[in-house]
Amino acid sequence: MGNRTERLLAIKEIVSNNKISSQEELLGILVRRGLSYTQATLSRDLKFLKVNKISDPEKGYIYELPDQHQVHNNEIAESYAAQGFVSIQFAHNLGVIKTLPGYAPSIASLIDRSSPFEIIGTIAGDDTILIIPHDNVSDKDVINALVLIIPELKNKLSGK
Amino acid sequence: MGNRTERLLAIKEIVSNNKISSQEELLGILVRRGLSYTQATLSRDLKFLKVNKISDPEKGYIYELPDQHQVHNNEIAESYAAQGFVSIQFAHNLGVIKTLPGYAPSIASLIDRSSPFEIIGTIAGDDTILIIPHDNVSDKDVINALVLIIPELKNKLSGK
DNA sequence: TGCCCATTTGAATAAATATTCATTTTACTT
DNA sequence: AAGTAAAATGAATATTTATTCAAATGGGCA
Repeated sequence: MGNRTERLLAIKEIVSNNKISSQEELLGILVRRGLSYTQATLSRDLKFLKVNKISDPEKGYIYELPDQHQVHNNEIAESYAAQGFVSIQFAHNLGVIKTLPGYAPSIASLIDRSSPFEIIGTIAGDDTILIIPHDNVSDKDVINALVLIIPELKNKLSGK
Repeated sequence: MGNRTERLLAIKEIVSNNKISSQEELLGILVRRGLSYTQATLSRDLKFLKVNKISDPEKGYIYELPDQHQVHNNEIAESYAAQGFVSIQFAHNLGVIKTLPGYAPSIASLIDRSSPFEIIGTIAGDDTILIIPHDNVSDKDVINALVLIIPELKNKLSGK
């Protein structure tokens, strides 16, 4: 099981940083990284991650993470979220986001709607959000997932 | 050739109003409408229209028009455009959009970036945009394409 | 009109992706 | 630890989508 998670994380990383136009191509990259498995599993993984296939002027069609899709649909909400974000810290594999007063519910809702697999759920107070990560997912993985949801976040993080 | 255009318009209409998850399914609907042709052509048409396939909770994956995708990416620009839009009229199969002073270039650029096949190109002055439609595309088809780019437009149009 | 070139299309096929079914692995429960 | 149910996986296969290649169609233009 630890391996599946590792694979899913690798897929997200590869798809978000490269223009991948077929499962075979993606499979090749994964194998070269030492993550060796089959097209059948990859097909399932992509469906699980809700990866889309969108038109690209260069490569015809390429895979795209749903978070990116979603996010683009919400530019306003997204920048609002970035504005209210104050900090994030981790303890015992739980994340705690501090926000400006009143911002927590809307930011948490944004995360919930995107529901990356790295995050099982969130609980929001007024200026604090508790992030419950998936097992075997590192703090850094969580942050990467959050950055995909709220790109501006990248500028607000220290040196993580 | 007239038939190809008719088909492309029908595909856009069907895809934007229904959750279509395979070419076979779409083909069935087209055939029922009297537009009879083959999967090979449909595959080409979808590629030409840059139709995406995105994750859907209900049907697994469904087709989505790129205009919708694009547009959502530009919520701010889009509402700005709607705000500046004043009217549209047609003569000799050319469209003339009147805007508030200074708005024409940005609205025209928004249309150009989305470049629906119904519109070959635009020319913008300060408060006027000339729309050059594709052959065999009706005034109404042009308006439908514009509404896909700028949804708020729908409220600003009389009874077209 | 008749010729030529480009575009469009279908049938067949290739390529890509999803699913079935059997097997293995994992995680619980006792 | 053994037993059991659920989840994950691969191999084979089915399904879906893209492409090849040949034929048909549609404009220009002499």
